[in-house]
Amino acid sequence: MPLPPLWPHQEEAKREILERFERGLNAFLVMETNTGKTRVATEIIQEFLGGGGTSHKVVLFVVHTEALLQQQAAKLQAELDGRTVKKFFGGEPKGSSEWSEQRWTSFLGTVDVLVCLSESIRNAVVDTGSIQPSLLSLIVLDEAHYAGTERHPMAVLARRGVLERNLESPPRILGLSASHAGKQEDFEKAKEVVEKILQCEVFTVDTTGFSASREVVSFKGLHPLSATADADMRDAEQKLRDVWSHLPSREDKQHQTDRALEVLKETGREGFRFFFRRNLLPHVQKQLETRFGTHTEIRASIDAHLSEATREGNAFWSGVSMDGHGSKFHPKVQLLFHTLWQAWKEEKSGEPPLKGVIFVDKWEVAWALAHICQSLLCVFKSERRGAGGTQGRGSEPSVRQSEAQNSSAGGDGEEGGRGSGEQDQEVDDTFASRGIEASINSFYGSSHRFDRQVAQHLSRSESANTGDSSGPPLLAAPVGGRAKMSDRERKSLMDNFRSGQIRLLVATSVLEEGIDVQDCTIVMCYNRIPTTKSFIQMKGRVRNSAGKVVLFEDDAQEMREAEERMKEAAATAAGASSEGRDAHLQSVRQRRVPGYPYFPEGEGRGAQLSFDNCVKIFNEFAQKLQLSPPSLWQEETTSSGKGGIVSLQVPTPNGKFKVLGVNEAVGALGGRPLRDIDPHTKSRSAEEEKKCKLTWVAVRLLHQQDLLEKALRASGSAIALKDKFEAGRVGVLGGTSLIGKFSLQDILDESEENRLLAEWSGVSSASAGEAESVFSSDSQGGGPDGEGMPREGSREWGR
DNA sequence: GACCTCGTTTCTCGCCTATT
DNA sequence: AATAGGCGAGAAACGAGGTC
Repeated sequence: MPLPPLWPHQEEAKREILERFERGLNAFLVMETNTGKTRVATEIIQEFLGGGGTSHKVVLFVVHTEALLQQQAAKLQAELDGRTVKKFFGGEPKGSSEWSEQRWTSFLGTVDVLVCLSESIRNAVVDTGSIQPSLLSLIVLDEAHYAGTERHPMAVLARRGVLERNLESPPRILGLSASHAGKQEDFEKAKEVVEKILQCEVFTVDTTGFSASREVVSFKGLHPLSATADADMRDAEQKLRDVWSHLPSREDKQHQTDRALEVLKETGREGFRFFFRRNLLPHVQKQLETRFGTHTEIRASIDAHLSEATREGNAFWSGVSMDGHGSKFHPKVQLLFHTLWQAWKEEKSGEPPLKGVIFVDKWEVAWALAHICQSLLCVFKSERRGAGGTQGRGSEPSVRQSEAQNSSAGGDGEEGGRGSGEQDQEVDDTFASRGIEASINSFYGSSHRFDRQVAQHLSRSESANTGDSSGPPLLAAPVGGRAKMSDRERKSLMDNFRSGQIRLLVATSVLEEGIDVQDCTIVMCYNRIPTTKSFIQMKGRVRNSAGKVVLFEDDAQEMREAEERMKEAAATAAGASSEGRDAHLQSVRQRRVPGYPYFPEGEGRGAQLSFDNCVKIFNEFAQKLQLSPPSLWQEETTSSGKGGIVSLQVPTPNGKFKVLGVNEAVGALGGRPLRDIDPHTKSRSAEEEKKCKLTWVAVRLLHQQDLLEKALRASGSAIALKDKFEAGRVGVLGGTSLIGKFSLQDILDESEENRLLAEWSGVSSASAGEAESVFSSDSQGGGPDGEGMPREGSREWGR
């Protein structure tokens, strides 16, 4: 089946890409979501596949999640009729992780386009080197803004796999994304970085008039909390502590409290109650049973404890309201009710059926909100049935009715900071300017009505503990990443969503990118949107031109402006004068690709090995080795009550410990006062000086003994420290601003350092004085100082 | 489960300025 | 002259995501 012709903007994109390739540059196309990026890519791929000459070369299409891989592979196969498209990720093709170079070469001989996961392909091209880049003609990076950070597999693949190898005819790189910036909101800078990494030119094409003009509404600042909200939260925290009183682990207590409060804060009382009953209590019960067993009498006492907790909690929580109007829900939830109700009404008038995604920050909130929405949609359904065939105008009387109710109940002046009239006006304007008829009264009124109904529905499903299968059909569901649900569960939810059975998904950022939902009519962002990129991506989930984007915390205007700035930044090069453009191309070509580990040149930043940092690393280390006490410091208490550091215990490769005395450690730094080292230190106390020196020496020794690398494989700070040591850019200063202007050489010269390290690792005889047991390797036994018994602090802790 | 990245939030430190 | 407090930068913690 022939493909439809390209749209003008796609033609332009294609032309621009090929032109850059001709000039020896790579290309990064910024094009809005849903304007046919993939189609442009297939056009380019066709060019590269050519007529199948003597030397067969392969096109890589790199994506960053498996879900996206499946989706794009299917799309490419459909558009590249007659070509062989294969997939490469994790376990597919079978055994490929152990394939030799020959095996890969022969496999690639059978492939035209290989759709692969960035992680997997980086491994094959860069780490094991089993795929030769010379076999590749083109590398397409999907969602290429990821390549804007050095360490991302896409960036590593491009840099180490291709750009740094000085190949005769290197494969071209084509980046595709709706936004060239990731977290960076300085778009010019983001552009520079990604251009440097990919040796490419970022450009964009104008899709105005083609892309769907989605309506963007924001409710920023329209949901004031009640005056007592803060106090309520604090009381709730106290109540929760009682409930957890029997939980085995202190950390768990804190964690569960935080989860619960987050739900209370973000959804209000009813969402919280539901979460408490259906999510937290089962967790507590499980924990208690794990700890105490499941004997009948124990179970009975656990049950008693939990139901008592529930009773008490209920008595307390029923008084909590997060808005100034006595609502059972958070003001944001009320807005959500209203928004969904509008969408639900529109559906009846021939619009596409309501199908939406709500993005939230935290899984707990997603979970609670999804259950609230489930109840809300059930209420809508029954409303519709109740309205019979009367064209769905059943809402009107109840709105009026609740308006009346509101005016009688709303007189208690709990309107928050602003006058209610001003607020009304603001909401009116917001709604009116978007063509949504509503007023604050009908809004609060109608939501109050839903309030009651939804709360009733929720409490019914709250007590229906087992009968899920016989309950109403699933209309709304939470979606989370791997940690929260299995791939299978998520896939099944997505399938049901596509088929229209599930009408609403409440998702964490897992759905932000890539996932194709053809006919989403509404996307809502419940929390603040972290970046412009997120905004663009979320917006992109609305594929329907009649669709709507609703922001609960962000200003739509602001977001749109940011988006425009992003586009402008992407367009600068393409629109510049020809000389400016040539100069730009030149500068892009000349930019050096930084190596790794990356330390900026010149005034660049080095590492920080501050006192605190040292202690953290050191304690982390101790924790990993399950040392007790966790801190390796020995402090002395003097008569004045002031503690001073007297020694430090350092683990050795044979599992023993050495005690370093202060004098030794200070001696190890050449006896130089710290003030000489750090000219900006004003008033560091004597103990701090000692601590600092001690820790520095200790961490040095750990490194020397290869212990950081071995024992702390998992520790980010230790790895970072190792890199920094090796790069020789560690300062021993306390502050942050000065870090990087010093290297080890600023503190010790090399010979001195070597002498000290040799001394300290027990090779030469230890310095005199009160050298306790020696930092000994196995062969050195008790150490040269003859003191057979290490002093108390150095007894073998450890396991 | 171990071990990664990414982005946000929080904390600390030093600089700078305004105030006492 | 000393000190308090605001500001900005860097680093780590945290909680999302991910792979193997």
